[in-house]
Amino acid sequence: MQTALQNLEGQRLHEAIVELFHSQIQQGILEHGSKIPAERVLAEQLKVSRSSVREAIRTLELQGLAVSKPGSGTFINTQSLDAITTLMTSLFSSGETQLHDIFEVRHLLEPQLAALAAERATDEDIGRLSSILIEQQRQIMEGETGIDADTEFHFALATATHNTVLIKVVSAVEDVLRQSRDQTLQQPGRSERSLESHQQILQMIRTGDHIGAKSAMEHHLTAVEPSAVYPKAITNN
Amino acid sequence: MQTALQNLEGQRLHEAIVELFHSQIQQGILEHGSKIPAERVLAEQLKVSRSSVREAIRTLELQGLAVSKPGSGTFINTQSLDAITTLMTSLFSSGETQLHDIFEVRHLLEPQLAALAAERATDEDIGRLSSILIEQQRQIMEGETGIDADTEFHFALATATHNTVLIKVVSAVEDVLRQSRDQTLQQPGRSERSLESHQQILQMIRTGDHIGAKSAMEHHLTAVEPSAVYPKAITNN
DNA sequence: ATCAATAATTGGTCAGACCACTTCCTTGAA
DNA sequence: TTCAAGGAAGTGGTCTGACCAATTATTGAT
Repeated sequence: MQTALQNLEGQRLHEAIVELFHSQIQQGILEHGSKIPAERVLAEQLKVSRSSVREAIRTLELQGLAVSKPGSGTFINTQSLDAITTLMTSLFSSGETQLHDIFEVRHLLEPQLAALAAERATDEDIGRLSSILIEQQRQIMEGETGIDADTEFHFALATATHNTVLIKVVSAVEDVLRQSRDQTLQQPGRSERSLESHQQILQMIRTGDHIGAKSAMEHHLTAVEPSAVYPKAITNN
Repeated sequence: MQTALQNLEGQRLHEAIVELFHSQIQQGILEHGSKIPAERVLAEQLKVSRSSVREAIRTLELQGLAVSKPGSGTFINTQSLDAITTLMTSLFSSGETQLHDIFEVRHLLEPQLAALAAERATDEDIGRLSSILIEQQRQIMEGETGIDADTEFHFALATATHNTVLIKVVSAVEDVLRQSRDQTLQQPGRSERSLESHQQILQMIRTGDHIGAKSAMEHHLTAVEPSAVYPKAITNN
């Protein structure tokens, strides 16, 4: 039919099918509650095997975008947390999201996130945070930006709150942010300052000082925030 | 073999296989870089079909826990962010209700969201909020819970911040919450109290009082929060 | 010992089948 | 006419066996 399933360069077949559903959902062709064709029908329409269709549906299900009910069918779901974070990241990566908006959300979330972590972090959590900072220091000494360690630190902080919803929200935001963060961390001295404030935050968490952790995080965010002017030019790619 | 694949109660076969790998990874039997047996071998060992093995591997791959390379094999990966996420969430909340976690995130987000709305709401935003409250009042007078209007109010509040990222995050949390909120709002008097605090918040926004809006929202969340005791306080492992 | 040709292994896909469950419609009794 | 019982069709879940393309291991000639 019209479906195409184009550009198979290096891509697996079921992944192409997943992207087809993503675009149909984003275009509103498929909305919450929509029933998608039966696997056998879909296989015939797309001219692929039922196995490939099933693996694609498996993916959609894991992304929270579909729910399969034996005997009834498979239905689109866009109201789960997973579904929205999936669509969110796939939207952000394609469209232009204001860097400013993301940092505003971080300012809302992360200081309190640090406070929660200070109250609840286990020894294991603290150990994980420590090793991340050691890795960040190593990367910086080798001249790298330490951007991966930077992301990991905030993510590990979220896990230290032991709040699964918070983990998902933060990782979604961080994930989007990482793509557009390279430049801001490449300004001289900024990587070192980021590491310093990370260490301060970790120290507050070690001592269980949730107030100190909160303010340390606020200080950190202000330090790494893109300077005053918000260039809409996320000139990567 | 020793593998078991126990307790198939209502669970799909490939999901049981996924859990088996999860536990093996958590126990350290499988570590980063480990090569798992070939799909055909695995199917024979577990006494299942290769299809089920493949759907399980598909799941692991989407969770970031495995990487498949045609011709060589499938390898365990525990160093990606996704991998850590899934291991974490499968560790401490294996399926349990995240109601408490969701409200914690709301407590982090929404008071500051109300403050931002108070600073930035346009006349159009305020008009939208007003009509939502009128609708909520009508629903309550007719004996309904007004749950839809309740959700809409918080969503419109997010819209009033004019921060696209914040809108998406809040709507995600709200949508998930709505599903499990029906009963908690049916307790007598709770709907009325919810409406009252909504009106207070709106009044603060009208006058641009961001501090008042913030505290009014905190009061509101405490009022509608399920009085339930927290099931079991995150007893890790 | 080197290295090119060949065989075996492996993930990706395809085809067709059976089962358990759900949905819907026919059918027959009231 | 009404409606409940029963069966047929549809659907996801699983199984079996096969072929393809890419990778890896083996072989064999130099």
